[in-house]
Amino acid sequence: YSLFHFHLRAAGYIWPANQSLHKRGLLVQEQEMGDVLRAHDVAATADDDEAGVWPGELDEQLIRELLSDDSLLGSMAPPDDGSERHRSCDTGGAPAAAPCNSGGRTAAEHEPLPPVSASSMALCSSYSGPTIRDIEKALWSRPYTSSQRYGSLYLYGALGTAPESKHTTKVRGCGGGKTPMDGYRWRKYGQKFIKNNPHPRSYYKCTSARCSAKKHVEKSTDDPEMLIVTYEGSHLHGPQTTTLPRLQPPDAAADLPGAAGDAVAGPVIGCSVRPSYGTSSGDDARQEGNEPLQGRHEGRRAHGAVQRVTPTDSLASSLPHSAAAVDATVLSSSSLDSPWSLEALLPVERI
DNA sequence: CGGGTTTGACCGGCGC
DNA sequence: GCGCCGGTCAAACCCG
Repeated sequence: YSLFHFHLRAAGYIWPANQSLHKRGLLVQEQEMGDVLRAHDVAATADDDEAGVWPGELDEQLIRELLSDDSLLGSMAPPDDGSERHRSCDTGGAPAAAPCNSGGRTAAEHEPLPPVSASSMALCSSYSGPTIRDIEKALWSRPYTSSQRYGSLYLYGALGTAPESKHTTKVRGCGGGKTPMDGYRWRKYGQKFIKNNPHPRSYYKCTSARCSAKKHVEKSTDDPEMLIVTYEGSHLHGPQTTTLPRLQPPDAAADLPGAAGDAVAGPVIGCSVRPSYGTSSGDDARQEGNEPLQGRHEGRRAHGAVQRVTPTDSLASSLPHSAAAVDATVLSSSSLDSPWSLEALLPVERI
């Protein structure tokens, strides 16, 4: 995001606000790097339209230019061996790899890289997250309009008019059924076994007052690693990031003092690695092995241990499009030294 | 003590 | 009307 933003600013572009937003009298104002986009309800004027509209052709061209600029991030791109997907959050893989953010890169991917610019190095010296290819693939992974491409969840949230009020995505869990964070805080309010699924479905509400966003998460019957996340409603606020744990590999998070619990300025993305009350909690190891009480809530089905699904999920709630989710999270990510996982970020499958 | 989860109870929609 | 099922409520509980 920082690189994108930097170049957009350098090129004199105004951060895109899609036309529909302007038609609705909304104008996107950019803030300092690292801030999230905010949608402000302002009176629509002709000037607004002229200044803020992001022409589709320009949109396409600019992004292609940026994505094709290998001097920026291209050097970090791993060989496109077609296997870079489905690695980031796999469990039980690559013991030395950070399970949820570094993508479990192979040794080959860490071979000496061609020289890069000083600015790129400065920005990305510790970068081990998704490559420009990842972003490119993510952005083009499924059809959507250019206006949707830059529509952030923030904007949808501000509008309160997500194109779909309810949508389901399928994401890969981050080890042990963990789900990646999405920048929002969720409170679990129920769990229930659903017919024809041995795994319980967990119900979450957004913790923000007056926000009606909800989601429920359940493991796929086919692949327990896959989580079926259904979002309902729209957020009426921005990402709730102030108490989110900084994204770190579990080991690193455990080793770094305060790493998991420290507040961060911007949204973090990826898998939650530490459970914590008072934050957007992740899997809670203390529940491991507990047997759920078999009440009516669980459909009187005797089944295995309670599995708590990370309340912070992989996708931008109220966003029906994976690409929009990428926008919402990647573009609002303020620190490149916190590598994220597109694997964790993207829905693998839209249902 | 605040904020989170757990879980039995409750409710409404739907099919028969 | 009845039963099943999914979704929600709320008291109890947990934890930092």
